[in-house]
Amino acid sequence: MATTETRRRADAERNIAAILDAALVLFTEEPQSSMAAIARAAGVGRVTLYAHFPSREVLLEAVLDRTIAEAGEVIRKAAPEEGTAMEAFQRLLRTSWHVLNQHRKLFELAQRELGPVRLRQRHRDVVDHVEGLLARGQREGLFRSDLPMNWLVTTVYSLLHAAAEDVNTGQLQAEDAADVLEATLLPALKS
Amino acid sequence: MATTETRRRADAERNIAAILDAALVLFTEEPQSSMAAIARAAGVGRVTLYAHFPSREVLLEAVLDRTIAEAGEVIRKAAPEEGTAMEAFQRLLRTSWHVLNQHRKLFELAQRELGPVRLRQRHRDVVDHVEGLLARGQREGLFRSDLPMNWLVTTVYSLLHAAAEDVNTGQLQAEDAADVLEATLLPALKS
DNA sequence: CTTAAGTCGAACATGCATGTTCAGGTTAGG
DNA sequence: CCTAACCTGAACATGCATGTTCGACTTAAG
Repeated sequence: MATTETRRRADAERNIAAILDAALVLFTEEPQSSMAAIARAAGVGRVTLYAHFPSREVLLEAVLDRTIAEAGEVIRKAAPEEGTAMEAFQRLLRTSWHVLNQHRKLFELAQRELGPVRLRQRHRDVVDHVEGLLARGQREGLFRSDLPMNWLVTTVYSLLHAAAEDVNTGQLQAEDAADVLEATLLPALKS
Repeated sequence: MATTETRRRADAERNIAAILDAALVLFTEEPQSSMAAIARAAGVGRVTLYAHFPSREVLLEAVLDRTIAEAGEVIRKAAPEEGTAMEAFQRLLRTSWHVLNQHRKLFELAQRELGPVRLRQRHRDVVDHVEGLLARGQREGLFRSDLPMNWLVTTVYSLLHAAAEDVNTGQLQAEDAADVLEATLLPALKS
């Protein structure tokens, strides 16, 4: 953050931000938006877009990274490690859901365009947070220890995303999701 | 099944089958396979493909219908409705996760290309099977009734998919999958 | 004020997929 | 064996998105 390799003009910086903003919106609203559409929405020439993001894939990754970083920050602030692992987990679940819910369409796109593997790689620190919490819960004797830790994380992760998908398709009300998730996950996880 | 509108030559019938076979494989392995690739894989001219399936969309629907029908048959045969809902459900779990794993990419594709609504319409009877079993479990007082039925179904399917994915990436042993799934799902579903 | 960084539209170059048409070659089936 | 159904490659017509290049215009920043 301190040393920027090539000194960028404030101008360029502004445009990059505008592009990322626009791309986030467009990717979310209309996943197959073209680069042209994104440039237009950002109030920027198509050439300028390519100057900053050499390909659609790079742009998507940038949007995703920025979004996940922000989300991680929100989660860390809203769901501290206080109390038992169970309590902390419940808080984590609710804030995670809230954040994921806002960006569920973006994740859907990323899953399809980048593949599940790379998507999950970019989640790494958020996922680690969950894993740490589950491990603490096991040490406290609150969470089960008879299944692989990886699987427990997968369970949480995949049900979160499943809930997002159900909301997308109108099968689940967004405001019910957190309760439903908690009611499903706690019995599945606790010892 | 009895009356074929236009009498088709055995020739054509064979090609149609070959196309559906090839399309299933290609759609599963590489979802964005072109019509040309599918024709090539089926050992058929591109024109012939279009003669039988006027558009990519029609072809995808045909493949989907056929696959779902076969999968439904397999599941129904291997997991009859005998015993308590709990027992039947356990059988269902053990027989169906492997089948679903093989076709999950196809479903993913269909969801994106056909939309979630039409996809759900087309595998209505398979979903109904699970749903019926869960409903029976509720009537028998074995499964919880405090969550939307749709969500219970989603929970089952998404964890099935997640297990398949974990097996694919080597995080979970294939022979453990059924046990792990059962150990996770039963606490989440039972009352 | 100067200049280098940045931006712009327009045009161009590909590449790729979807469909369609045609004229001739095969094959099934009665 | 005859004919209609069927298959075929090749060529064509579009359309669309991705990138790239160019020359000219703006603007930030020292």
